[in-house]
This record gives sequence, C-alpha cells and structure tokens, in this order.
Amino acid sequence: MKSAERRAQVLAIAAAVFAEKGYHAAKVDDIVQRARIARGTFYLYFEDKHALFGELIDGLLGRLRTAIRRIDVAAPEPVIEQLRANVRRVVALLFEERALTKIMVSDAVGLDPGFDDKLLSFYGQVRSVLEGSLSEGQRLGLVQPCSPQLAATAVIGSVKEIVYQSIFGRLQVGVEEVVDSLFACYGQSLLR
Amino acid sequence: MKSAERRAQVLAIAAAVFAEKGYHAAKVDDIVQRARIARGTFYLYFEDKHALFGELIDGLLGRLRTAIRRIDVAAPEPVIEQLRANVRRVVALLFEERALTKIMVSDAVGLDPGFDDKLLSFYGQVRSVLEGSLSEGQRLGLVQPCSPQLAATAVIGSVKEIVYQSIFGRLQVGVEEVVDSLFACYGQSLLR
Amino acid sequence: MKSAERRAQVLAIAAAVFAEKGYHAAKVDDIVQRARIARGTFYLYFEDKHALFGELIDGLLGRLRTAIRRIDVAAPEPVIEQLRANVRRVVALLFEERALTKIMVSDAVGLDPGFDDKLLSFYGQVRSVLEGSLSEGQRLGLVQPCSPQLAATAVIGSVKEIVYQSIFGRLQVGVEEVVDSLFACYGQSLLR
Amino acid sequence: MKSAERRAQVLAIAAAVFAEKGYHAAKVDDIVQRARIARGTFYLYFEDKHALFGELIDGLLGRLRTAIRRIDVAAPEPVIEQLRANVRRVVALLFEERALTKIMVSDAVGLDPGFDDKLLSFYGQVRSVLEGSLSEGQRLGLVQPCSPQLAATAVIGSVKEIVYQSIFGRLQVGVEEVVDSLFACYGQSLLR
DNA sequence: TATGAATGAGCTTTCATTCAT
DNA sequence: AATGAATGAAAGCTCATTCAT
Repeated sequence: MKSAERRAQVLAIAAAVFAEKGYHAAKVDDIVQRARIARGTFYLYFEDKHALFGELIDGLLGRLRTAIRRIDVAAPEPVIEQLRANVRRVVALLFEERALTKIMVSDAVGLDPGFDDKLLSFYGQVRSVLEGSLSEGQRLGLVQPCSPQLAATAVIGSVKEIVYQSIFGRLQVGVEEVVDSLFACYGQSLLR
Repeated sequence: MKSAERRAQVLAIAAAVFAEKGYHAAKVDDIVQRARIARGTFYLYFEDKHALFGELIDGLLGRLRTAIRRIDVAAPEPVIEQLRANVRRVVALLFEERALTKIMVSDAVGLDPGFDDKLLSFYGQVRSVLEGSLSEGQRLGLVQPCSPQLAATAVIGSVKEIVYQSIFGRLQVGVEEVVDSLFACYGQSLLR
Repeated sequence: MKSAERRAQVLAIAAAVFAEKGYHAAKVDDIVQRARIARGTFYLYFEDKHALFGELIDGLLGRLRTAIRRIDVAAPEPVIEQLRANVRRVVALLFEERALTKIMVSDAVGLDPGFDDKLLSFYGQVRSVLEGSLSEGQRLGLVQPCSPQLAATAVIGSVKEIVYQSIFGRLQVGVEEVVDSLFACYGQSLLR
Repeated sequence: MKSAERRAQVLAIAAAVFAEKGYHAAKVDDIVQRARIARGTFYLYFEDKHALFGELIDGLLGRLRTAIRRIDVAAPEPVIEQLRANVRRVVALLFEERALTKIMVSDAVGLDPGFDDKLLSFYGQVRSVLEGSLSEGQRLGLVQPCSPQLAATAVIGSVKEIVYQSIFGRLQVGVEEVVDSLFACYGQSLLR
C-alpha cells in the first residue's frame, strides 16, 4: 500500500512537472528530485518516461470517459439535461485537473503516433456519443437539420478551446459559466 | 534570387518533415538530407532549428491574419456574408497548408513560452474580431444574447477542431462543407 | 571516497593530456579514453572541459600561494634565507608538477579573459610580496636602489623562464642549481 | 604591387584580430570581414589560417633577430653599451608591435609543436648570444662568476616578463625605463 | 526495495576550407 | 584575381536508461 501511494505521488508530481515544463523539457531528473526518490527508483515504478506520461493521459481519458454518459432518450430526465450534465462533468473535471489537461492538449498532441491515436480514438468516441444524441434529436425534431458529425466536432472543439484558453490564456471563467454559455450559444442559435 | 528559392525550398521541406515527425523527432539531419544540402548549409540559411520553425509558424499566422478581415457593418455586403467569407478563407488556407497547420496545432503548442505567447496572441486577435462582430450583432438584434467572449472562443474552437480532425483524424470534408456546416450549426440554432 | 579518488585520477589524466596536446587539441574524448570512463561520466565529475581546466590551474596556483610565504624581517632567520626558501619551494613545486606547469604557462595564457585575470592576479600577488621585501631591503640598505616593481617583475620573469626552458627546452637543471644560480645572478647586486 | 599591399594589409589586420581574440577565438571570418575581402580571397593570399599566423610570428622573430646584434668585444663601443643597445632595440620593437608581441607570448606558445620549436629555437639563439657575451665578460673579468646559461635565461625571462606585464597587466612603463631598470638590477652584480 | 554512479548514443552547432562562377 | 555559397568533419554536451551495490 505504501508502494502504491508512493507511485501515485510520483505520478502527481510528474503531472505537475510536465505541465510546467512540457514533456521534452521535463527531465526525469526534475521528477525524481521533486519526488525525492532516486533515479533508479523511478524505473522501479515505471517502464520509462514515455510510459509514465501515457499513464497520466490514460488516467485522464479514463476519467473523462466515466464523466461522459450515453444519452438515454427513454430516461425520465430530459435529453438536454443529460447533455448538460455531461458537459458539466467534463468541464468540471478538466478545470479540476489543470495540470493533466494542460499536458493532454499541449504535450500529448503530436508527441507520438501512439498518443495521437489514443487522443483521436477518444475524441472519436465522444463524437460518436454526441453524434448519436444529435441524430436522435433530429429524428425527434429537437435538433436542426445539419451534419451531426460536423456539429459534434464543433461542440467538442468549443469545449476544448474554452478550456484551453482558460488554462493557457487570460480567459477567467467558472464551470457553470462555461456550461451556460455553451448552451446559450448552441441552444437557441447564435445568429438568429 | 536562386538563393531565396533554395531557402524557400528548405523551408517547405522542413515544414513537411516537422509535420511528419513532430518538432523534436525531426532532426536537422532529416531536413538537410531531404533538401539535399549539407548540414552546414542549413545554418547558412537559418539561425537554427528553432528559428526555422518560428519562421514557419510566423508565416502561417501572417497569412491567417491576412485572411481574416475586420467585419464592416456599414459595408453593402451583409455582415453574415463577411463572416462567412472570413471563415472560408481561413479554412481554405488551413486545408491548403496541411503541413503547416499540423505543426501549428500539434508542435507549436507548449513548445516554448515564446510560441505559446505567439499563438495565444493570435487567437486573442481573432477572438477580438469575432467578439466585436458578435457584440455589434447583439446591438443590432441579429445575435442572441450571450457572452460574446465565450461565444467567440467557442466558434474558434469549432473551426480548430474541425480542421484538426480533418487533418489528423478520419474526418473527410471539403472547405465548403465545413463552412456550410458551421453556419448551419451556429446560424439557426443547433437545438431548437 | 572512491568517487573522490576517481575524480582526482581524471584530473591528473586530464592534466597530462592537456600538457601533451594543449587545451584545444585535447579533446574530451582523449581524456575519457585514457581515464577509461564514459563520456557522460566526465560531465558527472566536471561542469565541462573549461571548468576542469580551471580546476587544474586553480589547484596549482593554490599550491604556489602556499609555497610563497611573506618575508618576516623580524624573524630570526635572515631575510635572504627566507627568500631563498620561497624560491626553492616554488621551483621545486613547478619542477615536480611539470604537466600542470606546462599548461599554466602555455595554455592558460590568452585562453580566456577569466584565466588571464587569474594569472595576472597571481603574478600581481607574488610581485607584491617581492616588492615589499625589496622595498624593506632598500630601507635597511640591503638592496640596491632601483624600481622595486620592475625588479620584482624581472625576478619573476627569471624564474618563469628558467622553469619554462627546463620543461619545454633543452635546459637540464635541478632545483638547487636553479636557486643557486638565481642568487648568484641577483645576489650581489640586487641584494648588496 | 597592389596585391602585395593588400596582402600586407590583411596580415596587419589578422595580427590585430589574433591579439584581440586569441588564435582560436579569432575566426577567419573575423579577419576577412575586417579586411573587407571575401572568404575565398583569404586563401588566395595565404595557405591557411595556421600559415598566416606562422608568417606573423616569423616576421616578428625575424625583426627581433635583426634587432639583436652579436656583441663585438673588439669594437670601440664598450660591451655594456652594445648590450644596452640590443636590449633597447628589442624592448622598443616589442613595445611598438604590441599586437604581434601579444600573440607571440600568449598564442604561439603551446599552439603546435612547430611553433614551440620555432620559439624555443629563437630563444636558444638569443640565449646563445647572451651566453657568449657573458662568458667573454667572465673571461675578461667584467662579469661575475655564475652559470652563463642560467644567467642568460634569467635575463631573457626578465625582459619577457616586463614586456608581458606591460601589455597584459597594469605595468605602465616606457622603453628607457625598462632598459635602465634592467641594467640597474643586473648592472652591478652580473656585470661588475 | 532503493540507490545513484555510470553509460553512450546521438544531438545541435561551428567553422576552416573548397570550388564553381 | 576575386567571390561567397556550399561543404562536412568534428566537437562538446545531454539525458534516458542500466546495473552493481
């Protein structure tokens, strides 16, 4: 148990270091020094730097997957509320895990074909959920006729950019504000 | 003049190599070998690898800035058409310059505080243009009441994600399709 | 303790390599190959080639400073004997440390403003000691009237040249012979 | 003739650059830029950087050799005055050619076995002249009994050090002062 | 389980020299 | 004679990883 804790601690420290310096600038030394472990110990816990990074990304993607629940049109809760809850959970998680979010959007992209696949596959899954909901919504006459694929992609992009700007840029917003704004934008039409 | 051509050629080859392998995995050797120049010649044309990369990014950002024109509400052309033309030019440029686009979204982010600033500043400018148009639109009753800042960010994110997915992912779309879809999404309301 | 020994060993080997090839011609590779360590190990022990060289020079200058003791006119031992002991210790040290002496006179000069300062400052200190003794000697009527500054410089030069010639050149002399000759030259005029 | 002038000019500029930066830090580029010639032109005039440097050193050594004249005991001018004239000419030349002097004492030493031989052979010649004079002086009872070889070396070292200190260090002296001081130091003991 | 000294492949960059014009 | 773009060998240094203790 002690070992698992230590591992988790190193993982958290590594996330912070990666977020601070970026994957390449973050040296294994930086991590072990901050974690107060020996260099060799690092390799006792992790295959290598790359694998540790992968674990961080996988962890975040897993938690994001958990946060996103398939919309159930038959459920008592209205579809739009289910969607809103999904978005809220995702945004809340990303805002909570700033370090992991940062490395996901700025370091994992283009680092490696493997990571690109991982991310693309994740975004594909999310898009598939959204596309399903939108198609269903169109079938029920709740959603405007348009390409569900592109619309889903656009929504994902909106969330990513708002999160990205609030982490890197000067955008100062809270979770509720983001969710409300997204639904204000998409919910009634930006341009009438 | 021959020299300028050679320089441009190396620049183009470097863009391709960076797009293929990523900034860090792309070695100066890869570039010079493909360009069929000696390693020393590379440093005759460019300060170093970093500076060459910066030139590529600056070039694309410059062309993007040129593609984005401030919306003129007093012009005879409808505001929405001006907006559409902006989006079309941007998307067309990004689709045309796939290699540069790829390195901008996947390598320039988090590479360096300098590059992050560069990108953030660019996105800030674009957002400012969009925000202005949205605010003006709201004043004229053409745009739904919502945070212009977040809405603008959302729109930028939509464009980025669609472009990103069509370059990295499996999204197979053309320029017109993207523009139409964006306006279908935002133009009449995604959810009724 | 093992590590300190290894470090000292590398230092000694480096001194020999520098003496043999000169600072610039001596490659880090030459040193590590002779020391039978990996290239990376070198940088574990020393900041870089320059710093290692600096350490060698500092070490010799330090030992030379220790060898030179301020003349005490009030001491029971005659001033001239104190002076002779100083010269003997210096010459003996330089003869003993041929490699270090060689790099000090042939590589450290003009290598770097920092090294020039270091050497100049050392020679300045030695000259100051000698000047003091000469001035005191003149006050006591033991030394011929002449510029103590130039005389001190001349004496230093004599020692340097004799050592230099006996290391580089064909001058085959021993410590005692050098000391005796110096005092034979200077002993009846400079010192009355 | 134009070409010879140009060559001489490049030579002079190179001397200045070498004196300023040292042999290794002085790049061929620095020289050609200051001389306002193309890089290729440099190699039209000189074999290479090393040969140019050699020419500078050879030139100074040649002029020094000219300045040093063999003492003629049979001449009407007293031996001591002949010696003094020699020293005066040498010191005057070195003070006049500070750049060349600097590179001779700080760059040529230990640069190359070839240069070391060159310098050693020069100093050997000078020493031989001095030794001859001192031996002759001893035979005539004009000079104290001591090792002519070591005495000659000491005198050479004195001159070198004074010149070195007045170029690199803070020693501010004129030619006459140097000559006078040297003869004050050596003049009453070495020379009876 | 933990350590940290040792490793060495591999990188970017420099610069004296060449050679087609 | 003059040019300067091109060359490429060679150097210093880094850092992820290994392994003897």
